[in-house]
Amino acid sequence: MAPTPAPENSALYRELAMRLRHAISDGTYPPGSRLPSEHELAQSFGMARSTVRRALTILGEDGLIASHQGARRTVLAEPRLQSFGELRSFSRWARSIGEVPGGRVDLLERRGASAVQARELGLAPGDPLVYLVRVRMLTGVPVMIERTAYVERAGLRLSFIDLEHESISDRLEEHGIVFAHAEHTIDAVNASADDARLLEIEPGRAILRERRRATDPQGRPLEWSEDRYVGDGVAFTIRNSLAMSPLTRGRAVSTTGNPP
Amino acid sequence: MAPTPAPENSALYRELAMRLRHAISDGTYPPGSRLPSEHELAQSFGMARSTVRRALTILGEDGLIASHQGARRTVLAEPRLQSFGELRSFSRWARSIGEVPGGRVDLLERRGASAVQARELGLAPGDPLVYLVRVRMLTGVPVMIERTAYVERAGLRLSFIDLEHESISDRLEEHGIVFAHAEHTIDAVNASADDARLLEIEPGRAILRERRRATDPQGRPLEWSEDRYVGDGVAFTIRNSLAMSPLTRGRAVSTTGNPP
DNA sequence: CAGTGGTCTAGACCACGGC
DNA sequence: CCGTGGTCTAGACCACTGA
Repeated sequence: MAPTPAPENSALYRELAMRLRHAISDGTYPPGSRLPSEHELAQSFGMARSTVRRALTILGEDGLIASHQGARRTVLAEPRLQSFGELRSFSRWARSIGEVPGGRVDLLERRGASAVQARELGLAPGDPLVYLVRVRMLTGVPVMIERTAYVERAGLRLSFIDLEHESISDRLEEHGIVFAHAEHTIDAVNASADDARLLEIEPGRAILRERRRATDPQGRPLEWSEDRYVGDGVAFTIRNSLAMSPLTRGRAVSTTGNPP
Repeated sequence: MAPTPAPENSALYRELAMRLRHAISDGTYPPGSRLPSEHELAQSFGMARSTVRRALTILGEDGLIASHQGARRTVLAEPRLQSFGELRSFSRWARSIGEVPGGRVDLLERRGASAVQARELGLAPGDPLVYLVRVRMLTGVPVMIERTAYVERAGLRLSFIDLEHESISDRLEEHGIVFAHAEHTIDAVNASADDARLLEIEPGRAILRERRRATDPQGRPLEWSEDRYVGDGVAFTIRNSLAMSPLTRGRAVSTTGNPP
């Protein structure tokens, strides 16, 4: 019995989920093997079965294990750590893969909301917002153009941030602005002349476009962004299962949302 | 109290989740409004609080509601129905949006696994598999090229299916072959001459590429597919939240996986 | 402060798996 | 057949919200 190392942040089921995740990474339960039964886990960790189940549910949602009535759970894959924060924040993501995040501000201004921006942020057209265009780099190589509209509440803090080197997400969270939900729409477009110049590629090259609306924990919109990635530099990965599929395929109706 | 309409397929919490979903769609709880408390729901539906919570958890995972300790849950968005089956199966998806799915078989043969296919399907290079190339259409308009490698167990059934009109997924499930987990990788590439010919577009146009590995409930690989969508015809959407993010951003290392 | 969601327990019954 | 996971209940305590 290892002495509980970090009783710091809480929740028994999170603790157990974390331990099991580690146990899968470090080869205790390699892919293809079977996990101990719920009863055994409950016994050895001294918690109720329902608490164990809750931990196991998390691993299932991450696509790490499969379960079938009557048989023990099977390990499917090794965990890929990537938190919500790493997904929303380019800086955090870059650091997590061992790259140095960089950014060059192309434009930062207070302006009136366009029709699309107003709709996505729940504002009226013309309402003030903060618009930021940045070229993002991995260790010096440009890989993405980010065009983001922030609601004023969040955007006005940007003036105090070193946009070329600091993480906007980190600094905004220090000011109590927390990104909690996001909806991403992903499609492909050809690089415009503008895109090509900023990303240092030939016009027409395939671009992976991500449009993203992020809200605070109460569901109030905080930002609406259109990010354009160099097509062969970055990919998105989704795991899903019968019981749960956050990924949706839809028709690309609006080719709107282009930067004004 | 509406008389329980369909007691057919079971699970109280699913039932309740479905009802709440409908209640959100039909305006009973519009976005921005607050849901009844867990206690009230438990009371009025005659179930335990934990069962109610389980139903609410599902809506939360779908990004429909937000919750915070101490306050009632907030409705964030209207549901977009799309099941796992609709995501994996082009036919089901097409029908769900009111289009007529179509397909033209370009190639169907038994062949040996390439290095990539072998790795993704857990086979040895050269092991037999079934390879299928189809152009998929929505009401006559080609929108996607599908290049799929099936493990023999699944692929051999294909001979008995009318590939131009029937749904492979539907027919395979009738034979007890169930797709339960999938991992999708999405990036952007330029259309090759081949792509352009099959999709009736100009070469070089941006293509949304989805590479997908699907497994059965036990985690055994069933298919590995590379699908290429016309860039401006289709988009993928993901919702995620702080607690749960199945979407991952990664570097596109392997530009492998091209059709042999 | 009362109400609400977040966590956890202890136990029950069932359907299915595999020996 | 027993062990397993899937579902459900009844109740407990706590941390936080909001009037």
